[in-house]
Amino acid sequence: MMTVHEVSKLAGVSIRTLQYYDKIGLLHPTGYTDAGYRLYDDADLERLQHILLFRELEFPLKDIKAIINSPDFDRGKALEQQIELLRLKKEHIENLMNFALGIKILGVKHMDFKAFDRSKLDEYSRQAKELYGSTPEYKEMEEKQKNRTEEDEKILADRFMLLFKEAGEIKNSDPASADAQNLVKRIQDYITENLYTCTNKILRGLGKMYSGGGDFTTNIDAYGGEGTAVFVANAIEIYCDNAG
Amino acid sequence: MMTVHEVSKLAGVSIRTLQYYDKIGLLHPTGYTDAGYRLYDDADLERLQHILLFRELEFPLKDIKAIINSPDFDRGKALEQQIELLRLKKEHIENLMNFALGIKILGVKHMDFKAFDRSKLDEYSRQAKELYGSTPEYKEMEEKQKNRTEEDEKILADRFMLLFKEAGEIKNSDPASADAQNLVKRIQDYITENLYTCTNKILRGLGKMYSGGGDFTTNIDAYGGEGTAVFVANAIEIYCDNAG
DNA sequence: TATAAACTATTACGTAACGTCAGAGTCAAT
DNA sequence: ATTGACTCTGACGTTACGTAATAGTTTATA
Repeated sequence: MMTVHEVSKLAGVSIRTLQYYDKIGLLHPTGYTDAGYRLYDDADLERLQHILLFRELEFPLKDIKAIINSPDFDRGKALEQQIELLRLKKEHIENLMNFALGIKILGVKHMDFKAFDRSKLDEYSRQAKELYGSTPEYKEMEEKQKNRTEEDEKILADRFMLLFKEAGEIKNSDPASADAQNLVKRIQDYITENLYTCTNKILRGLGKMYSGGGDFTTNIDAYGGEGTAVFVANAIEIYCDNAG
Repeated sequence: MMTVHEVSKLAGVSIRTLQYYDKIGLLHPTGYTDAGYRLYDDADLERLQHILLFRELEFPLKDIKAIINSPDFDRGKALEQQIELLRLKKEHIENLMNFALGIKILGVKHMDFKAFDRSKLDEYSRQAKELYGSTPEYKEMEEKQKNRTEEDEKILADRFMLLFKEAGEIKNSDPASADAQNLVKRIQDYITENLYTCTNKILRGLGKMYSGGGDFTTNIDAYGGEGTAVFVANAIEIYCDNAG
């Protein structure tokens, strides 16, 4: 059980924000002390993670609340949407970068505002919200394909983990070896095909998370045996350096 | 001279926003009709572009006003900062994507909020703001290196344009030729080295802008002769297709 | 030339997501 | 017992607009 102060520090949100989220019913702590002090547990933190992700995507808190409290709220689906939205946001930023380059270097004078267009982004987030406030008919339709996606998801995760199992088998060899490097490429490809374009830079970021000693490390090692995460991280480093 | 309606349509901001920006002195139109209707010219639109860029970067309007109205406001420098900030924002989003992947696929359970950390971004934008509200001493120091950067900038732009001059010379050859493809690579490298990491995806976006028929096209053709922009755009397409 | 249709202006009020006090109770340690 | 650190709950302020409401303006058409 954590106090507001601790959660605030850990998650990087202000105490006032936590109090506010409690007030509007977005994130109630699991308990209160006799004096009325808020006490948060791990499940609350998990909720907070989702809230913050949606917040980064500029969802109004009201909508976030509706989504998270929805009876058919599905973590996996939500994360998928979030990833897709992040992808769109990244694209938006890339457009802006090109736009800025245009007026800086090429001296574009006549007025072009296409780069500021957010319709794609807004369209998708509108859809994401609709999913959770929908009519019974719509829900039924959704329900059917939900099972499909749920299964798909398991398969998705399992196949990803298989890659780490493979890594475990060669974790004592050279991370620069052809086998290891090939595995890295397959990890990258797998992410790109199933989730989002995994550039070398992103891959490098992933590598750091793997070897960081946190839960990533633990989970990967659970599949491949101790040292797997660090081994993969090393292989990724080498891979990215060479691709450089 | 454009009316509010026209500017609103073109730039994708609401009329109310334009009226508001006028009211708070962020963007006064150059003129008014006898009836008090706002009239905007191209310079106003240019200002609006900068405003929108800063707004995308989450600068408060007050700060944007201070920056834009500053006597030592420097378009080029501002754009450079904006690009750097966009780069940081992109990185931030990539971190979030990896984070989302972590909890989705790897089942990271224990709580990690590092991905939400905005300190780097905030730090840089703080610095950017400081530049324009700084003490005389600081300003003097800045002034000295301003000349340097101003010169650098000219050189930067000139060298970039030289690439298009080169493109002009081969614009009647095959865009898939080794020469053309090599030129594309040099354009990409130039941007990456001097401005921001220009991935193939970004490059593809640039290509589209080049051939879009707008000012990009005009400006490039001014350096390489008619058809240069489209030629480069074609070469970029081929280049990116081959790179996968 | 009258008059509708479309545009614009200003004023006023509403909203979202907090930040910032202010006043008061709580807890841990000295 | 008191100090310092922490927490609570209002109440009000703020930013960047959206949303009417009311009124004047311009353009097109009958």
